[in-house]
Amino acid sequence: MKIGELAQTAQCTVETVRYYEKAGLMSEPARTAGNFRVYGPEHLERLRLIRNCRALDMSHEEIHALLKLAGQAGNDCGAINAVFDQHIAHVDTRIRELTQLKQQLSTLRQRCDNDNSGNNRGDNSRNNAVDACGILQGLAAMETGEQLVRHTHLG
Amino acid sequence: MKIGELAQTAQCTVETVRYYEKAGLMSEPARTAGNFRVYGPEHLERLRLIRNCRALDMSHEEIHALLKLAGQAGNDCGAINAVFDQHIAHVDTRIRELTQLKQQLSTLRQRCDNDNSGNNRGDNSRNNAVDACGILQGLAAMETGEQLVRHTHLG
DNA sequence: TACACAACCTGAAGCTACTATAGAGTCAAC
DNA sequence: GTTGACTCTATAGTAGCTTCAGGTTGTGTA
Repeated sequence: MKIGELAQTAQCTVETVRYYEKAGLMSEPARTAGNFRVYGPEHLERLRLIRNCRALDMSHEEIHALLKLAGQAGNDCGAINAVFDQHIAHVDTRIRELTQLKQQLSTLRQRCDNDNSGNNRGDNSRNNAVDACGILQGLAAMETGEQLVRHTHLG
Repeated sequence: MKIGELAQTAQCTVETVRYYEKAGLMSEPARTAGNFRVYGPEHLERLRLIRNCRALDMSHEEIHALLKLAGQAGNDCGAINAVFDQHIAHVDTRIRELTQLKQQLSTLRQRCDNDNSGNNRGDNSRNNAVDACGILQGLAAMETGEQLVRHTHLG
């Protein structure tokens, strides 16, 4: 089959397939006399695997490692499990980070409503003036420092 | 103060500060006769605010909106709350996505141990051969399709 | 005054995982 | 022979920086 059919079957774009080839995840296929790429079922299987890994948010590096290990038929799958476990750990880390983040954000957000409920209008249906905004004040006062280091490839 | 001191005080690199200037988040500061950037306390305050927003994983676009709104002293802070609420929603979405992901990953991971426990060694302390690996089989069999669309700016 | 060295400057390239565009070539059907 | 769908390569753009090259400025010491 040609690249269009391959891409459609694997639910991705033609450009993505070509990109995977350049990135070394897909091997270079045979070509027709007119220089069109020709793929067999084994390419489809590999592309499906790659796409599924990506759907699980694995990085190209992780996928590359997995594919390499999968190709070594003699070995047992301990190393594959290790790659997988590490990825699960990444996801876990990121969930914890984001959960903590949400806590911070919610606390900040409440500052605005709380400040606001103390206004002399007797309700909190209206908002503060910008320079009295609890969120902005909170953002200015935060001491976060070096929290911006990425611990995983997950954004 | 010069850029090095500014960066150190705000706990970021000199390059980041210059990048924020080019990105339009920091305004262009005055220069010395020798073309060095000179910053005042107001620049530090703004940089701190930006870094804190980034620590909360806000995008440059969100930060830009926030800074613009913060500069309009006459307005109330309803619009600021809206930007913030939207960002909280982003974080929430991403947490849900990753939680679901982790579920899928854990299920896949168990397939290997389960398959393995059925081997005729009577334990699961050893691993399967690669071509019998439950993870790889699971990855090949998954039907994920179009799950790779990003719903937030959080990776 | 001379020199070393730290800090600064600009501009460009690199990172991830693609997406989009331009401009040209191939192929099947009519 | 011509239309139109498909393919090809190469290049640039996305976010949010980091790194590098090559040059200039400022400061401390001999």
